[in-house]
Amino acid sequence: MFRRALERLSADGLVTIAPEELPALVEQVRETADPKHGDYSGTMAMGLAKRAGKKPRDLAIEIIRRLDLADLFDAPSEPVGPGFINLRVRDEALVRAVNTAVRDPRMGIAPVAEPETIVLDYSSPNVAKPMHVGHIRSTVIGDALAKILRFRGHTTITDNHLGDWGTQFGMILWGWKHCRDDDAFAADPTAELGRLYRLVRKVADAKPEELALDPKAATLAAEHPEAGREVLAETAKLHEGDPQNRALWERFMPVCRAEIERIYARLNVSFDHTLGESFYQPMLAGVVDDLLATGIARESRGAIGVFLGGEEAPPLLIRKADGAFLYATTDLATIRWRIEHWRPDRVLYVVDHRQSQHFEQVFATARRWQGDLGPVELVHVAFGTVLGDDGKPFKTRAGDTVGLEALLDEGVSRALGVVTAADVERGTGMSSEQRQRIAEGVGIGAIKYADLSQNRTTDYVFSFDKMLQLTGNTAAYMQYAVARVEGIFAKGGIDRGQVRHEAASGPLTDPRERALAIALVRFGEALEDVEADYRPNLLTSYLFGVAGAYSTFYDALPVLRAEGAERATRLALCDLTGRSLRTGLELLGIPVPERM
RNA sequence: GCCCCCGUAGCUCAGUGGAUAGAGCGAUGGUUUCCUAAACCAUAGGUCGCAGGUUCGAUCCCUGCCGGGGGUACCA
Repeated sequence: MFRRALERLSADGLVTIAPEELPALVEQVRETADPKHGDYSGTMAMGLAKRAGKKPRDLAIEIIRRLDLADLFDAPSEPVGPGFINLRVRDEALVRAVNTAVRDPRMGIAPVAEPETIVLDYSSPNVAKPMHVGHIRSTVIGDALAKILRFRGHTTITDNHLGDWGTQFGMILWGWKHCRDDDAFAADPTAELGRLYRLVRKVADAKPEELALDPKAATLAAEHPEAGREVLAETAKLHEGDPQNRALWERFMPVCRAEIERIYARLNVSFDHTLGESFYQPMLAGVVDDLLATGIARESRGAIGVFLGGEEAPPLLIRKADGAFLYATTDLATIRWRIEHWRPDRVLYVVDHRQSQHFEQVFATARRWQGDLGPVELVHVAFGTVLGDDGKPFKTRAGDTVGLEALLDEGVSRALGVVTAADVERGTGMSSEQRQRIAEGVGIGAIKYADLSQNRTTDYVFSFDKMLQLTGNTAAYMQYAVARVEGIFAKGGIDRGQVRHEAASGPLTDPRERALAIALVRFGEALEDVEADYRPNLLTSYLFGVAGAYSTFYDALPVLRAEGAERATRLALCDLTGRSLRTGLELLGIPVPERM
């Protein structure tokens, strides 16, 4: 619309606009911040005025004259302020859009025109370590992105690239050989392996300030001053195929897997594939040979690395002087394997931003190495670190990170308290199973939402209370809005199929109806924005806007007690709100209870 | 040293080359004969780290500085 107006403007000789400039100029049409300026606003007149040798206002008038608004927008009478062209969606057009959405199972959201195959690599915990609050970001963000991209129409392949072959196993092996507790392992193997990992990590790191807080670790560290080196040796032996270490690894793996699977089940997160580092282990030697043969890598100081930035920049090492491979080697092998087997257009790595340099190097190496395998886009979807109150990466005072399960338990337990209180107060008579099920959805949802609603690129300060909050901008707010929608249909004995068939007959008489309708028809835009920058928080803030518009609407306007066209319109808005919020929450991996 | 990220309300964080910079929590006041008050409405609270520059317009882009964090050859 604006595009054609600008083309005509150029054709009419008022200002010369090159075709390649058009997209950027059309981008200058955006949603208004304040409804009093209409729904959309174009600002290009101000920027073009100088070139046109006209006043911005006059140029805006020329643009308005050339706008072909069809029947979508009310005609703007004249520019506002220095040259804003403000457009208001015509009520009839808005009602039409709402009705299209109401009648469509996808709520009027068209799938992408050119679907791609997208591999998503997320969660990827080190299985020997207990999962802690820092692991939740990758898991939750990756799961949400996968669901959103799939809904958009892409083919997605999710892969949990487990850390099951690294130094952390060396730590457990060393711990097993030096300080295991057989009874504890028999009773609870997971807990014992977790204990060994935490203990040995301290011993191997041998940081005085940590040892000062842990006498047991201090004693061991004193007895084994070479522990750090010995841990690496255990790792190397595992990699070389040492029978004893290999047997222990085989024994530990199921235990570690069971541990993380329990948490995934709780989070309702699953993967199409779980190909850990160990899966690629047989290919690593080949990767190094290949890179050497092609001249991409070379030997240096006994190690083998890829020198991307000349001699000064640190190289990407793919084989250590002792012959062991590194995670860069595995990552390169993984890239090649995925390209060969899955033929993806894009591969997304949802990983902490501290690894951005690593990925830059790996991607650069991969591009050189796999140059003839076609244009695959490798993207590091980085996210910020979870910090403690002190602004440092999150730790408790004892130096151990907070366990993920404890967080989930606390979330559900707090939610149960609220559910129970509300049930008692309202006298709705829920069974304890119902309460528990709702609390599970609300509690876990709160934790996921707290992470998803944050801009993924920034670090954030972990707060137990904030993470588990159930009022304000939280998952519970959206879940509650859905429950109120469901409440209306249940109470009124309304057939939703009928509502969708009848749809809205308009007009939108109340500004609160209009605000809700405008919000609802923008769902597709929100999902588009999420994909553009891989930012789920754009969806959470969209949903918060919808739920807020609905809460205002709900509070002020009766639905069941309304009559005729008004009632039909409001029911349609309720139906669409409920489905939009439900779909949105499900795309974020957040459960949606029928009632609360 | 070099590279990357961050600095926005009391706290935690959104946000944008455009109009009066927002939300949640916290604070203060109000709303329930009415579809779920986990809600709604209102008020207070800001030198968008500092200084220059580009621009019709900068919190946003550029440069410098200050402050915080991260990475930086054989951990992942």
